[in-house]
Amino acid sequence: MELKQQVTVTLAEVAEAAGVGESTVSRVLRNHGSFSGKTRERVMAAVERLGYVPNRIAGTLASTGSRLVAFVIPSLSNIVFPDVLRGASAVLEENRYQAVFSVTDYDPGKEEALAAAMLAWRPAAVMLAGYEHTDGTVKMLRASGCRVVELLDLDGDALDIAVGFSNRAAGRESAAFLLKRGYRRIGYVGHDLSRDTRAGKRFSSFCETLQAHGAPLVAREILAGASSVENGRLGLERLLAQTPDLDAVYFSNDDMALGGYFHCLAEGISIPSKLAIFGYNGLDIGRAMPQPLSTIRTPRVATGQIAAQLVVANAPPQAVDLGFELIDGATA
Amino acid sequence: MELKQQVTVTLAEVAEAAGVGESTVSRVLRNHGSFSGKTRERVMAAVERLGYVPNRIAGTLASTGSRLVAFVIPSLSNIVFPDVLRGASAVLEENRYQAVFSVTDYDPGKEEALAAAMLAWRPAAVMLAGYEHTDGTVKMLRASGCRVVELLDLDGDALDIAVGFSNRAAGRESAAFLLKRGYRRIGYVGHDLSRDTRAGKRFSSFCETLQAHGAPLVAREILAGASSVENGRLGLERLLAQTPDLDAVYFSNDDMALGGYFHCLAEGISIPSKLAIFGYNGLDIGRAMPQPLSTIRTPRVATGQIAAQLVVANAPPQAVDLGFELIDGATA
DNA sequence: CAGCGGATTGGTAGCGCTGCCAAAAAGTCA
DNA sequence: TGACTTTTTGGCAGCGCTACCAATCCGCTG
Repeated sequence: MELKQQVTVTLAEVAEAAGVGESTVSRVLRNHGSFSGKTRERVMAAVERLGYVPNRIAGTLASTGSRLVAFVIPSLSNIVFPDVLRGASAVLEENRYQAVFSVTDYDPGKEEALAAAMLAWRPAAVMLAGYEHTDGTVKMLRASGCRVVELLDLDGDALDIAVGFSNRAAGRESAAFLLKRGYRRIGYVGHDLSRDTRAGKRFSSFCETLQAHGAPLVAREILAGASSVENGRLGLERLLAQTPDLDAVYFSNDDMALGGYFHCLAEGISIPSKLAIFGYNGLDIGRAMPQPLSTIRTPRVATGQIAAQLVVANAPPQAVDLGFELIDGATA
Repeated sequence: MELKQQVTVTLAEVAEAAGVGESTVSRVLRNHGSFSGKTRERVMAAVERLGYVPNRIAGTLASTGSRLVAFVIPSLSNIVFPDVLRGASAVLEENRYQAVFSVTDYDPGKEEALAAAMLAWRPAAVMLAGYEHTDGTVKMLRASGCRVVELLDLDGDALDIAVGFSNRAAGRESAAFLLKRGYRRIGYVGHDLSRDTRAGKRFSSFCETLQAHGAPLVAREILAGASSVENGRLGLERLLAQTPDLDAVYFSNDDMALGGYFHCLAEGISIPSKLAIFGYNGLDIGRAMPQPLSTIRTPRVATGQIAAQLVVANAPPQAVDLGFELIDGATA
C-alpha cells in the first residue's frame, strides 16, 4: 500500500463534464428546483463516470441550516443511551440527517465542554439527557439558536423540546406496587446518584411514597461508579449483611436487579417469598429470566424516534410524555 | 437575561471588536502560529464578550483534512458496538475529533449507502465492522482517499488499517477447550449468520475443529433475527427438544448463552454436569452469574481505542491483533 | 408573427474560515 | 546607529457549494 491520491472531484468538474452549469448540477443532485429529464440523465451520467461524491461540508456552509443532529449523552455503557440513539438514528437516516455524538460520563462540566464543541458544527439540534445542565450549558444552548431536545426526563422545565417520561412517577409507582403487594421492610440498592440525576429522582420519589404510606425505607446501599450486574450483586450482598430481614429491594435499574437476582440464586434466597426484587428499565433480558423480572419498562427507542421526528419536522417547543409500563413479573 | 435571537457571531466580528485582523484571531483560537500575549488577551476578551463559537463547518472547508471520524456500524443493540464506540470516542474527544455514526442493521447494501453518505462529510477516517463489504463500498472507500479502519476481524485482507482479533481463532479455541474438557456431543445455538459474518466465521472454525478431532457437531439451531437472551433461551429449548443427549452447547455469543443458562435453570438442567454452556464476548454479566460463564473475552473497548489512536496519529496501514482471552468459567 | 408566461438554465456573489505572503514591528549585533 | 533577523500581524484568495437573479428557451395565444 502506498500514499493515496487525493482525487477529489468537485461539482464544477461534474458540470463541465456534463456540459451544464454548476447550479444545474446542484439542482439535479438535490432534486430541487426544475430541470429537464434529459439534463438529469446527462448529469447523473457524469456523476457516475467521475465518481463524484458531494461535499456536505461545503453544502452546509453555503446553505442555511445543517442536517447534523448532535447527541451529548452521559454514557454508552448504560444500554439506555444506545437504545435512544438507535431509535433516533433510524429516523434521522431516513431523512438524510446525520447523527454526531459525544459522551460526558455523567460529568456536567464535560457536558458543557462537549456541548460547546458540538455547537461548533452548527447542528440542527442538540439532544441531551435530562434537565440538569450547568448555567453555562444552558446559556450557550439558548444563544445558539439551534433546537434543543432534552431526553428521558419530564420532571423540570424544558428549554425547548422534551421527550420522555416522569422518573418521579416511575419511582412512585414502583413504591406503590411493592406496598400494594404487602411488602413493608423495603431496601434500596443503587449506583452513584449524584451523577445520574434521573435515578436520583426515582429514588427520592420512591422514598417519599413509602414514607407517605407509613413504611419508610429500611436500608439502602449505594455503590460508587456506574450501574452493573456485578454492582447489583455486591450491593444486595452488603445490604442483606447489614439488614437481613428485608422483604423487598428496589434497584436503581435492571442491571443492578439482575445482579441481585443472581445473588439470591447463589445464596438460595427464594424469590419472591423470602425477598422480592424490583428493577427499572424493562430490558429484554428480564423477560427471559426463569422468573420474569418485575420492573418498569421505559420507552427508550421510542424516545429517540419521537425526538428525531420532532426535530426533522421542526416542531414547536413541547414536552412529550411517552409514559412507561409497569411489568408485573414474578420477582415481586 | 438577554434572550436575544442573536445572529451568529463570526470571526470577522471578533476581529473587529478586538481591533486585530481576522487571521490573528484565527491563530490565537487555534493556538497555532505566533502572536503576542497582549494580543491573545484582547482576542480572548472579545470572544468572551461576544459569545463567539467558532464555525467548524467553515473551518473544515477552508483547511485541508477534517477532524470527523465516521462509524458505519451494524447495530447498536449488540453491546459490542457501543463498546467500540465508547473506547474510540474517549480517544477522539481528547484529540478534538468528532465522531459521526450510522447503523446498517447488518445490511451490506445499507452499508454502502451509508458509507457514501458519510464520505460526503469528508471524514478523516471511516470505521467499519469487519471485512465483508460490497464491491461498491470497497471501490468508494478506496477512491475517497480517507483512512479506512476495519474493526473486530482479522480473517481477511485489510483495505488499510484493521484492528481486532481473529474470529476463526476464537471459534477454534472454543472448540478445543470443550474437546479438552471431554465433551463429545456438542451442539450450537446461534443467530442469523448470513448477516453477522464474524459469528459465521467463529461457527465454521468451531465446526472444523470439532470435525478434525473426530467429534463433529451433533446439532444446531439457528434463529432468525438478532442475538438476544430470549432467542438463546428459545434456541436451547428447541435444540434439546430435537437432540436431548447433548453434553455441551456453543452459543453465538454471551447474550444467547445467558438465555441458555436461564433455560437450564428453569428446567432444572444442571450445569455443567448435565450440559455445558460456552459463550462468546466475555460480557461483565457473565462474571456475576452464580456460575461464571465460560466464554471468550474480546477486547471491544480496546479495539475502539486503538483504532482511534491509529487514526489520530495517521499511522501507516497495518493490522493490529489485540487477541482475546478464554475465560475458564464454571459452565463448561 | 409578435407577445407572454412558465419552465430551464447559467452566472456569480457569498457562507466563515484558513493558508500563504508580504508588510510592519521588535530585537540583535557590530 | 544602521543593517539584518526574527516575531507579529493583516490582507485576501480561495475551500466547494447553494441561493438568488437574470437570461434563455419553449409552446401557445390572439
